[in-house]
Amino acid sequence: MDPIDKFREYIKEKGLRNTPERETIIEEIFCTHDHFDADELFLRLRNKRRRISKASLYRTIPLLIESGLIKEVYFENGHRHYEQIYGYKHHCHLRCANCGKIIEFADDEVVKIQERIGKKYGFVITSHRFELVGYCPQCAKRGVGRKRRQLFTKERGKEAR
Amino acid sequence: MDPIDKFREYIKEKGLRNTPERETIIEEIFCTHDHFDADELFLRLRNKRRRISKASLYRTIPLLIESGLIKEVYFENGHRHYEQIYGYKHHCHLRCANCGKIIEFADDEVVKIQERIGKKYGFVITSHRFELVGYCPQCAKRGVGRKRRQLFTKERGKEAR
DNA sequence: ATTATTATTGAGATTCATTAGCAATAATAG
DNA sequence: CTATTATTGCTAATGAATCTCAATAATAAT
Repeated sequence: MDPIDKFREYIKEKGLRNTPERETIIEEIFCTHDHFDADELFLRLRNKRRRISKASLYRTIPLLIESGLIKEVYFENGHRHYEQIYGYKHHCHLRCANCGKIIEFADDEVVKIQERIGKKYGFVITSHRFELVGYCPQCAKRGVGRKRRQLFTKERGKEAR
Repeated sequence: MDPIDKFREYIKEKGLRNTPERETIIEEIFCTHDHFDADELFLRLRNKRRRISKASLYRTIPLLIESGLIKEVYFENGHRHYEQIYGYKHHCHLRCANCGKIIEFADDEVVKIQERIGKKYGFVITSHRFELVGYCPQCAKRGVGRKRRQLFTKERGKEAR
């Protein structure tokens, strides 16, 4: 099923109303598999002359999460980052602490741990977040991270663009 | 070694200066094993008549992270949450999406996955974050989460206090 | 299709966590 | 003890995310 249809289903079930703005947002998110944040998404839309207000964008995000189209993947540089999950098999992230490169991986053991721990503590587990952080082959080779890494330093103004 | 001594070591190594404010902050953090956020910590200090400015507190947090005393555990309700890691064995978190209860658990498989994935992609892995989210026995029994869960709704004003 | 109801939009104001600027203070080296 | 300069505390600034409110538009009912 199309993400937009999936969303329509959710909207109907909840007694909400669908709008072109919301569908435009979904289209934009699903035209690539990249991770995104609110501001990036806003700019992507604006570059395509689709003027959606930031308020609407922020208001739509929780709906997309609840309908199972996207999820929040991590919080970094002072804001939330999301990725689509609808239509993609579940995966975890491996991230380079130096260059920011992200690799998606899947490992069957993760689910087994989840089941084991859930049973042990009597929890009904609905989701997990597993992120590995380290240095990618290139950055590790250059010896980055041995000396000084930048923690907590909010980079200003999206240099790489 | 005492957390404060550990911090002094770090300060010396970095050529920084130690201050009573910083030691007061460390003392307060390590007098209990509770998770905390910046504002909670500020209030705990104020209740004990230790007046540290918020600016200093925020400036100290990255130092505590870099020196290995604490780490950021999750981002929720619009702000960061931390926990001490120095002197405690590594663990992961199991969190109830309804009541917020947090259980710390350890599972040997987590490290094995980390090693396996690191080797597979040539990464030097330095840390991981593994969080399971679901419903605790009590909340699951009451059927919470089947109907409507509150996502993204920032609760105002720390009700439970 | 027309109308009534009310969810949604957009623009701007607001909130709140976090950071930055600056003058005064105090930690360290010499 | 003095000089250097990191650190503090205050306040202002920033920026993500939320809220307000009047105007608009999606749906249901006619």
